[in-house]
Amino acid sequence: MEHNFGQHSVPAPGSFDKSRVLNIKPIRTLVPVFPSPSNPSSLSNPNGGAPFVCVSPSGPYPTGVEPLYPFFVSPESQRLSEKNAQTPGGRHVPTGPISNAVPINSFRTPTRDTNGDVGSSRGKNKNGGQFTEEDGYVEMNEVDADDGTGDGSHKRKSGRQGRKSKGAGGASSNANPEAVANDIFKSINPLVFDVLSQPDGSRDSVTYTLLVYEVLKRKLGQLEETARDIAGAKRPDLKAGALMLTKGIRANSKKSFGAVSGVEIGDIFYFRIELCLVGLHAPSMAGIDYIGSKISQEEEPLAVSIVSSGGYEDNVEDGDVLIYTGQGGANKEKGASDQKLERGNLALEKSMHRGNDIRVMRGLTDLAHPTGKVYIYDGLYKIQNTWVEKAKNGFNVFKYKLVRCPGQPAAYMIWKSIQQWTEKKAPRTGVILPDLTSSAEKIPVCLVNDVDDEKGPAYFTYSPTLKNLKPTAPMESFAGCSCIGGCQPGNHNCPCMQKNGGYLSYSAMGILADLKSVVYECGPSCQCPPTCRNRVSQGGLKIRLEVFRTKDKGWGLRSWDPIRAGTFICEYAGEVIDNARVEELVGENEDDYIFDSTRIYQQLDIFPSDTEAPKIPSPLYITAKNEGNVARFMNHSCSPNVLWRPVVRENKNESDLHVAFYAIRHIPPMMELTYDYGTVLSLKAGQKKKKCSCGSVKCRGYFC
DNA sequence: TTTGATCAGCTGTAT
DNA sequence: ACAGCTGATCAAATG
Repeated sequence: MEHNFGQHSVPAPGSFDKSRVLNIKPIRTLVPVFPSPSNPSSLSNPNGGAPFVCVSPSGPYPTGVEPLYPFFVSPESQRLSEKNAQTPGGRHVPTGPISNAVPINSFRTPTRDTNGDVGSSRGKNKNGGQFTEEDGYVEMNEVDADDGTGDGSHKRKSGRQGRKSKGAGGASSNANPEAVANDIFKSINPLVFDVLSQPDGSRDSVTYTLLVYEVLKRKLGQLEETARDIAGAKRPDLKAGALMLTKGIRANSKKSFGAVSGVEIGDIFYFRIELCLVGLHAPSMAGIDYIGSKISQEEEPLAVSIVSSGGYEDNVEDGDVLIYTGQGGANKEKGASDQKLERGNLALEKSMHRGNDIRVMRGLTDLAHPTGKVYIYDGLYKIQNTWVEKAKNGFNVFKYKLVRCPGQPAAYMIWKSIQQWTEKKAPRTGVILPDLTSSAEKIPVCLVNDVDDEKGPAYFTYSPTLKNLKPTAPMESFAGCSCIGGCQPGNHNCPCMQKNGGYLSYSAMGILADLKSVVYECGPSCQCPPTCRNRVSQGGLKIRLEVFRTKDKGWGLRSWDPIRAGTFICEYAGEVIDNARVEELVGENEDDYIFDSTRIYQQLDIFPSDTEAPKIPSPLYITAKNEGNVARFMNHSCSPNVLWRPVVRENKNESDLHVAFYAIRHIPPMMELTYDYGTVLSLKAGQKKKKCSCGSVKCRGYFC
């Protein structure tokens, strides 16, 4: 960690160590209490099935329920966290009692309705019978989700945990989003909560938080399409965020200056609420986050972070400088006015004098989806200057000049470089081949080496598709759908959608909606057009990829474009072979490019039911040794950012099974794409384990 | 739309 | 008088 403030920093004699002072704030509101689970009866489900018993800490508690927080810290994990707090040098970092934490002021306590409200609100929603029908679809999907575990532990607890909302006549107490959230939360590996409950965030806590958020948001998005009248489903992103915050599934809930543990410079985000969930920037919309704002007191408000949405950008082409416009002066009803030196503006002003670091998020329009934005965490800046300016509308606005602290890894600069390459203003250095695919793909994939003298990978034929020379008959005959205009959400008659549990596999943006083990796409026997939303993996490459020379892993794959979690990246092309041929190739030591669906792997350790290999109609082996696409260059990692899913395309006459790769999380440009190769159940004759050099903390040491 | 900051008002306790 | 909590209001601008 480069910006290690606090405990270790020794102030120079006579100097005033500001960071030391800035890092500590008095408690202003409720601090979470983490009872030890020493009394097992206090858990409503000892197996960790229901970690979220939500009770107001002040009571009263229903019978059998004791004051519990959403997650607990077991004595073991507490010891673990203390151990983990040892620095590599062996120095012990005191983790400190939890009461030293500075919770974000509005850290909310989970609530639970204890009165008889439940029945009435449900009854209200059920009238008319329409809800019952939708409810049926929810149930169907739950059955599907339960598929992995097989046991009946996922019984839905009909929504008791409605967040009280003012007004709206209780309409928002509709159980569905909460019920969906509870089901997802319940399926989370309990160990995750140990990680999340540690006062100091970690990379894992950030990763887990964002992963749960993704799963929940996409599920709510699916719901919204089929049942638009569900309260809170209009904005699945906000609803998912709100549910996470209420349940305390977040990282770094205390607001602090400087670096945020577990968040790395260059990390990208697609929703403002994500910044809140990981502790980068608390306000869901406002651009300036600050603390301590008692104006009249001697205590000064100080800014901790800003989000530059790019709207005001004053064309400073230097990527290390940002001109930021203050907030306010744009009231919708009262019209425009001068900005005032208060709130965020005042905090920035004070921060300039104090010289504290400001976290900066750069917002850009997402080129893949121009309606959306992508936010880049660009590290720490200092405010160098401020002035007042007349805006175009004639009113005064505050301007702040921020300069990036030196010595930080490039983040926003990478984006600027790529933009230059795209606009041909600057050449990509080290290009060996401008298009590795020889136009076999719709967009070029360049081959780059700016590391050593290697001139390129061994010869192979680029083929964007999967070749199955001996196709077998499908396990069940299927006629396909007849959605002439493309499959539409809510069409209960579409057989392809029914196969996916009543929903479309992909969102309107082409994001994989569900982590279920098999994706059923439309195929040759369907009547929908190639543009159908349920054919995402058939459209070829959409992301600008490059094959590049890694430092120690041969050739690898990465992207010029940012990749949003759930995005389809590519399929594994090559030649389908049978088990006998696999054994032959292994014997000849020619198994480097074999994709083997029967390997055991752990795709997402956050959902225990997901640790098994996906259930595939039949084992699938693909060799890309002589013929293949970009996927053959993707390296293994024990902490991957990409996963694969079996994709079945509807085809009457033959089995049409493919392997498709999707982003697990948001992947910044130029970050290597990796997936977990998994491990074979038993080594074949002549097969040996390959040493892994992924460098991850969780590295297993080998793969094969 | 939601969140977080702020303010006004309330309550019980200490002075 | 004061701390601490609760509910109402406000500002911010997202997707």
